[in-house]
Amino acid sequence: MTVRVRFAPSPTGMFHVGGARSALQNWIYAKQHGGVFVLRIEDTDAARNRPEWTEGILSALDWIGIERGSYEGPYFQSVNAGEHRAAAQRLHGAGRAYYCDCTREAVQARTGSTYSGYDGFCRDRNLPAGEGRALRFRTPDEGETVVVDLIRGAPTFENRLIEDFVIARGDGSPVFLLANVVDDQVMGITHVIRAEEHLPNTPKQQLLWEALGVRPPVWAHVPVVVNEKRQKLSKRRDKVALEAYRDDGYLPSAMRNYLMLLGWAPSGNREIVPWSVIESEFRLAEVNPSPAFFDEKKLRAFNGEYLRALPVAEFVEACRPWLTGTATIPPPPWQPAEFDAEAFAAVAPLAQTRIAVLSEIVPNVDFLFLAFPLIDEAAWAKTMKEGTGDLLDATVAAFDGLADWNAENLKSALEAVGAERGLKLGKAQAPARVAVTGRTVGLPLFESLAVLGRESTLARLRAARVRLP
RNA sequence: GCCCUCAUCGUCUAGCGGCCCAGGACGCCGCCCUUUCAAGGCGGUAGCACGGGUUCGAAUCCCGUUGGGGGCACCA
Repeated sequence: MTVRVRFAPSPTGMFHVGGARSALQNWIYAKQHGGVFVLRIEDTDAARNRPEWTEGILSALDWIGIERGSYEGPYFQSVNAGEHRAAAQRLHGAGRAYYCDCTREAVQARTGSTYSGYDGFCRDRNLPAGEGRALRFRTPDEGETVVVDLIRGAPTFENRLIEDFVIARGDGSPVFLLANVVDDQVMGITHVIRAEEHLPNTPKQQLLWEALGVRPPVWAHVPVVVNEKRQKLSKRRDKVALEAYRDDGYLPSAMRNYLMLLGWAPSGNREIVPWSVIESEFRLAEVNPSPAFFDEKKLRAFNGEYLRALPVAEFVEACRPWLTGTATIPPPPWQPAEFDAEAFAAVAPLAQTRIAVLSEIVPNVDFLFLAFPLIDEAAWAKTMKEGTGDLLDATVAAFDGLADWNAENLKSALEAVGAERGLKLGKAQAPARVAVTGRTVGLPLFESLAVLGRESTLARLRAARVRLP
């Protein structure tokens, strides 16, 4: 039997981090078993699906490295509408489903205030099909439904507690539950790996599989990803769009590595490992059944490590979108013509150990490309105290007299200026740093000044001197 | 309300009856290095939810309690 694993995102514009993890797990599982990974978009109504949503899902899959061609699809649930209806009719013909004209209010009125499912009012009324009559699946009154789950063992559900649920609406259109099962059967799906939130629906689906005369698939319900309050990540509350992380400057390699560690760990006290190790060591059955918190701090730390591991040339290349701006990444504060690729390359190795996400490159290097630095007023107030005028004057004089403008000379010049005033280099460099970069922290100063150049450096120091009381 | 499910440091996890007075990572806190900030090095902080069993022996097995999460649509 060929393994066919089905992944099913919802048809919405953005792609969830939870979805990304699930996609990765599905993909690996299929690979490990020489099977096929199938992508199917969960829409029962083609009209409400928008092409750009699908494109969003696909580009997110591209980004985390599930290359197109390594999976089947995307298929759309709605293309099988004919089979869905036929299946509904088969179930009705076999007496496994019946028509019902109860409204929600009517059921509520009969069962009392606490709703506990449909009461079976129409079970034996033998209503013929008709406009406004929904088709309900007749659930067994006895026995139990055992869901065989790779991660959870065998959750068991009492059949009598499962209500007669709707499989087709009053207008004859199929409902998700049925459509989903029929599609899985049509596509020969053998494994369904999805989030834990679907577990309570699984016995219903499994009953449908059996009623349709097909052996159910193997299920695997992975735990949900939660926020700091331990609630399932929500698009409204939480930052969950994969695209947002991409635009902040997270590396796809770091993201996928981190995602796979939610609920699982590779052998040997390791966390940051090559993707090949994850692919060969990952075992779906070993996934921890309890929910995992999506910890952005740890993701950041991972990303920092991945960034530092990059060869400098690749790091420079990776920074480019934030240096120029793209459709989804805001442009930097300088004009495109002001950007100097050579200067950036010179300073890139210094920045590489100082940023954790790529977007942070901008405030580290903006002083190089702006005619005048963006002055952080808090930094100014903190650094430019009385007495700094003299220090700046001396710094200008010392720098101005330099024959060779390089980091080494700049450093010893300022060291000498500081020494005359009983200041350590750490203190002596502070005003110059604020004057030139506008900030109190940043890349190593002398190397930065060497790249910035004599003229610009001196102009900024003098401008700062004028601002001083 | 009903059903399902989960439970090791703050967080992600290792552990699958003795190797554990519980190991790693992130975070946090020190120290070292140092031109700021990082990076790096060294060290530290902190946990088996609770109560019963089973067993010579339990973080590991069983039961219960408590707490958390999810699901209960003519949505997907």
